[in-house]
Amino acid sequence: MAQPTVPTGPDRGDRAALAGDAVRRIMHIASAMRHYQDVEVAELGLTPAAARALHELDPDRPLPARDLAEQLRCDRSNVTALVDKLEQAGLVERRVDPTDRRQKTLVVTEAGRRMRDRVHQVMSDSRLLGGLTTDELATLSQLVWKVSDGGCPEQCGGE
Amino acid sequence: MAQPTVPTGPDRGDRAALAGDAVRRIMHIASAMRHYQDVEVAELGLTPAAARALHELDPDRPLPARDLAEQLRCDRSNVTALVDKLEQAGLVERRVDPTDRRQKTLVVTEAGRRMRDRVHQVMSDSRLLGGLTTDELATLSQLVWKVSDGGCPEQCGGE
DNA sequence: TATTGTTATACTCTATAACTATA
DNA sequence: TATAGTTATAGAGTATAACAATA
Repeated sequence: MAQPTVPTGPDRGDRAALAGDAVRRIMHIASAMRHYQDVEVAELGLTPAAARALHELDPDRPLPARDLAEQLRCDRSNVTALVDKLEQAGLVERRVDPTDRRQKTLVVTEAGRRMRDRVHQVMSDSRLLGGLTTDELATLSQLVWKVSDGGCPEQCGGE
Repeated sequence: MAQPTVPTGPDRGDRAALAGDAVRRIMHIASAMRHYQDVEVAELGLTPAAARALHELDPDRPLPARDLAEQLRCDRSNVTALVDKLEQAGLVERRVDPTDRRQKTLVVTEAGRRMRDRVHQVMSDSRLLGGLTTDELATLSQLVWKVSDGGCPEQCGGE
């Protein structure tokens, strides 16, 4: 309660309460972060979903649309409109896979690569973590690494 | 790098990279949490937004719709449909404020109070944090407390 | 027959603008 | 005139189902 780093913390000792509180605050922080990201990404001329799609694509490893849908955890049918936007903006190209002509491979263009870098910067905007000391930041980073590595029961691709 | 709790952590020493990595992983974790929450809340018969609205309401302190919109950080116009759903489900009542007949106060019903408790449980579901030790959980909790307390430049209501 | 991408469709969420009834 | 809630509307995100081309 009166610890130096935490002005008004949750009740220690009850793991469930502690975890629940952490979850709600993580969601709160993430919501604020998303808010910022959406605004900044709009300034780049992208909708949030299109930006996330571009961000998921690896410029050095073209991907079939099917896999992008999987990475975005959404239905294939949605990827069509998303890639339409990115293609119209000259950021991505669709190429028919010669091996399997059903598949269309998504290739990030040069402009797409530059835009993706900018999107990556936005997605990494850490202004909300500015109140942490570098040590605290390192600790937080370690903990979220551990959570995203091991804590996902089902589908958790990991970057 | 080879610390016991972190198998493959980010590059230490560069604060910006550390922070960016933490942000992206927080977003990733939050996305997975939201996914779970949306599914569980749907099983309660609520849409995600309606559940969040009910969750924001304090059963012991009725609120004008205006303030709910502010807490949800969305436009007033959206609150109408949200409260319509909650009222239809018998979870919330609208009462005209006698002091200012323009205002409608949102009162959580008895059924609403029970449903809100269940929503709160869902919103506190910490299965994704299951991989952390209790000590790590306490540390994480302290850190997210610190972030959500101090790290919000603008509108950050806090619970 | 199964799969990839697409289309059509519907529902939800959210913002803007115009309206009403109060103040 | 200003404000609270509402309505109408539009854009974005996402899911389901049906379809064409390909395997």
